[in-house]
Amino acid sequence: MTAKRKMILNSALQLFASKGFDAVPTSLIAKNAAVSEGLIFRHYKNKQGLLTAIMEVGREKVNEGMKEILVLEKPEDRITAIMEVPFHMEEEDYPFWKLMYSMKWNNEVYDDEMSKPIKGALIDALTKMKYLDPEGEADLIMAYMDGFVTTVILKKDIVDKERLLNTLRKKYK
Amino acid sequence: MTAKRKMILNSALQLFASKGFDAVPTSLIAKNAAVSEGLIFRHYKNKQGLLTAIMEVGREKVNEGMKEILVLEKPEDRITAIMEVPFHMEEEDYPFWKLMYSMKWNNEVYDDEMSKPIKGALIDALTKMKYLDPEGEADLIMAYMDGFVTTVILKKDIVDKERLLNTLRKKYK
Amino acid sequence: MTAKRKMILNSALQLFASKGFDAVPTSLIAKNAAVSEGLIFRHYKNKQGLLTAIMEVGREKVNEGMKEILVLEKPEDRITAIMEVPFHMEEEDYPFWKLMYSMKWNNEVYDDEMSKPIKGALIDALTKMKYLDPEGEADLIMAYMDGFVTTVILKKDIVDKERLLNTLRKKYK
Amino acid sequence: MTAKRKMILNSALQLFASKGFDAVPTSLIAKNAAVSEGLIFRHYKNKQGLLTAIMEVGREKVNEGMKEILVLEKPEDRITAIMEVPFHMEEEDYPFWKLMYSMKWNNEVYDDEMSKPIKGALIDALTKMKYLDPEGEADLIMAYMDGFVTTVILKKDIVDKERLLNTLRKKYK
DNA sequence: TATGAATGAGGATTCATTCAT
DNA sequence: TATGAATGAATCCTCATTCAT
Repeated sequence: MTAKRKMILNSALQLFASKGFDAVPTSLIAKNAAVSEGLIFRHYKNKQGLLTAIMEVGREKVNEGMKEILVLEKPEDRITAIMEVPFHMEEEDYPFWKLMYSMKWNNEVYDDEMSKPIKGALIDALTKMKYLDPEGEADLIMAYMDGFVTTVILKKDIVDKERLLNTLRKKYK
Repeated sequence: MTAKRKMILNSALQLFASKGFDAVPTSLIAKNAAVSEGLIFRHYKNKQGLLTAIMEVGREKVNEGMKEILVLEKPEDRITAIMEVPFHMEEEDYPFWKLMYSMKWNNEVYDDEMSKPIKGALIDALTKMKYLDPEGEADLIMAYMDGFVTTVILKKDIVDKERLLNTLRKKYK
Repeated sequence: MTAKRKMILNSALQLFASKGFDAVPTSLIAKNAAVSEGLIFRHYKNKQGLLTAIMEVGREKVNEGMKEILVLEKPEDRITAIMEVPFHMEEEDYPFWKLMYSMKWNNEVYDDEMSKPIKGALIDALTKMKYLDPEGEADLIMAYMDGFVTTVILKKDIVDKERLLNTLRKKYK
Repeated sequence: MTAKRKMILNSALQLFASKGFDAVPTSLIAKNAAVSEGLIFRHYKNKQGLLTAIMEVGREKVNEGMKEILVLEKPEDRITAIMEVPFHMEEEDYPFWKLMYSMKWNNEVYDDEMSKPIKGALIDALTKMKYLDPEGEADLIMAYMDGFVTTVILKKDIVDKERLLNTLRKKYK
């Protein structure tokens, strides 16, 4: 991937994340990437293709991170690790996550794909722990997680992430 | 408010909620409202003004709902009531909430205004209950709530709201 | 003519004169006349018709003024009177004249109609005074007049009308 | 300046001059320039910006022409030269001048800028010629000039420019 | 007469995308 | 690969005009 291509991808990510896909003109992406507008369309089929490429990069990163978690043997550890994911996201990945969630809220149909394996891992662990309703429990944890992501990313200037995590830990200890 | 005006407001709400503000042309709003496009701008200064009007209507409804909760005397009842708000939203209000959250994710700066009184009510109740860190606890509950709203609205075809609520209730009982 | 009708006419005149016919929306005319927009079209066929009505009123006033001049017996007096017309326009008629000239400059073909009788009167007087080229002289005076109108109306805050007139008088005395 | 850009500028000038700025849709400008409407806005910020660009080009031409006149040593020559400017305008510049004057008549406040240096040059020359009231004389000449421009441009099919000039010359010889 | 809601054609402007270089 | 001129469809919005009351 050339430097300019990378610039485009990153510029688009930042802008999509902060304003939303539909509110960002390709001209602005080009400008912020210090690149001609035409170049975007040499590298990507169209604006949508650019978004897809961004999501692809993100998805790989996420899978990468997931591997580390799925390696954990003890179900308790795994669940804890999953539940705390929102608190351990790297700040440089916030734009990706913001974009990700922004897309969810702007679509007519909800796209499961990325959360499915996580939910699967949860059910798996909860089952091992003999929970009566592993799926229900998993859904609750997933819901918590959505809330944590929302808080950590959107309210990062308002809510103290560390304190929130500590309060949370005291609960399920 | 005339019938057509109401149609515009509602048509816009549905569309903004399902596709996102920036993805909805005023021509489509007009079409769905069975109204001429020009009429939109006779009633609202511009597209943004239409959005503002929608939010205003929603805000009033929310305040209305809040009053019922703040009336509860026992802190425990009040907290429970607040935390369960996402589960008791009326389905006809989903579009408003979806729009509300979609806006949050698409803005560069987070807008507190609507959640502040809720957080205040929580802190108040938690203080009465002698919690050591009422604000931390409040933030956690607020985070939960964001997660519940996200789940109830976005995953309404995937996750069973009632089961989720039951699972939740078992936890804090 | 009803009061409201008069208001419309006057409001339109003021606005047309200050911004130009094409730059003035009927909505603004209505607003400035404290009248509903629909009323304009009850009284006048359309925007153009409103303009026509304004011009008609003006034309009558002009003809009125001309009569006083054409009554002058001595050719010298008549010429002087004509040439000084721009300096004796009443200030309340400035908007009409401004509109009049603005229309001239915005049209593809020049409309003679109003100036013809004046030019005729000039030629008549100049002929009596045995000028060799009465039409040429008349055209020159007409040109002067256009210049005086332009100056008196457009530069009314910059050029002192009285001093200008005095300077002029010294010339042809 | 690319060919198409020049076409836009020229097309706009012709149209603005003949119908007036507000009466000309950008679509027509584009059509007459055999160019897409969008191109106008890639080259000029907006319709107003296009007008400004036209005026800028004109202003330069005017300054160019003024230089030749200010070079004249003898005050009499200079005054004569200035006063005759309207008669020596090139026909291809008529649209610019028409637009220029049309703008003056359509604005609420009169814009001096372009005439100031001319008036200055006049006062200077008249002072050297020991006129008692150089500014008054200058204003009169400026008024004449406005009249000549008006006549030469608006009445070009009605009044014979050469004859008018001759008649004028006989006066101040 | 008078209002003001409503229309729809048209206006300026934006934007994703293409193309020649 | 990279540019930047160019396009044309679409977008938001305005405006003259009509119509029901």
